[in-house]
Amino acid sequence: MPELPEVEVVRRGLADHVVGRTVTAVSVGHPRAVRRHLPGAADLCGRITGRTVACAHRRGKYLWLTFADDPDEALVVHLGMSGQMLVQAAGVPREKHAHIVADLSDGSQLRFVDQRTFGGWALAPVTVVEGTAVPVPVAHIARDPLDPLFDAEAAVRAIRSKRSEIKRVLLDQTVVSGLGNIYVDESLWRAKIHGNRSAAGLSRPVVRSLLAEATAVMRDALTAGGTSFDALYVNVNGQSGYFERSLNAYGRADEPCRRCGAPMVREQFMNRSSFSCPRCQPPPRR
DNA sequence: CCCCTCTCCTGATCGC
DNA sequence: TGCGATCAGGAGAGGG
Repeated sequence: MPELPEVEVVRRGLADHVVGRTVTAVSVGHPRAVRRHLPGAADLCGRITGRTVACAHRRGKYLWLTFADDPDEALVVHLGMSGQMLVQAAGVPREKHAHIVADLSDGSQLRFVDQRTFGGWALAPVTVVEGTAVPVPVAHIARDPLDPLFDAEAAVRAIRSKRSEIKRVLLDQTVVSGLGNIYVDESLWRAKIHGNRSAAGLSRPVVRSLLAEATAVMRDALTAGGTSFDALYVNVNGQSGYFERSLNAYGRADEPCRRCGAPMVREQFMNRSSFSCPRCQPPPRR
């Protein structure tokens, strides 16, 4: 389940193995993978073919490639739940869920593989938001904590302005981007905050420390190469991440809290699983 | 405008 | 052995 660290690992892989190559052909095997490109698959293939990749960008969980001939258009990639960007030799058998395959000028192929088809590719114009060029589909996404221009105090204000539970707010990509269910639970555990507490009810110092923990957990995960739970997530070369051994909250129901030893609990929240320590992270009174 | 629920999808796993 | 139910969750549409 790719969140910011995993997506950044993919971006680096694209920077190393795709930037500088020219797309010589593209084929789309599953129309759902390009559903956000409204003019359709043929249009997307036609407009990418012949172009040279200039740069690989990321904000939060969104990736985009820009091309050497036109900085005002980008290929926006979202990995969704299970998307992979694989660079393979052309002779390697096509994966079962390889929905888009782009032939590159060095003889390799860039393949978009996505079992659950929540992700996809789309071409979009680039616009400028707060001094930074981003594709239009990314314009509403907030800066992530690893962005050099991330404004932590502005993020603290944005979080505390929400009349909703803190976990819901952290998952809202328009407030702070990059966090998904796993790293939100890890951040809340590190900061000793229950996800059902009101965002507006948290003090400024508490929200500051929560943001600092979120930043730290994502940096740590990035250092370790991204989290992986199964073969659904692999980086651009097909290598799995290995950060899962370091998780303190996610997936640890009934196991002892690594801080206090109390059995961790699993609760349902927003139709998803939440993991927390009942002692370190007391739930709010209702 | 803000908040929240629902829906899309496939494969692994479990109980009967 | 087979089959239906359940679970995994990012993000946008649409409802209140």
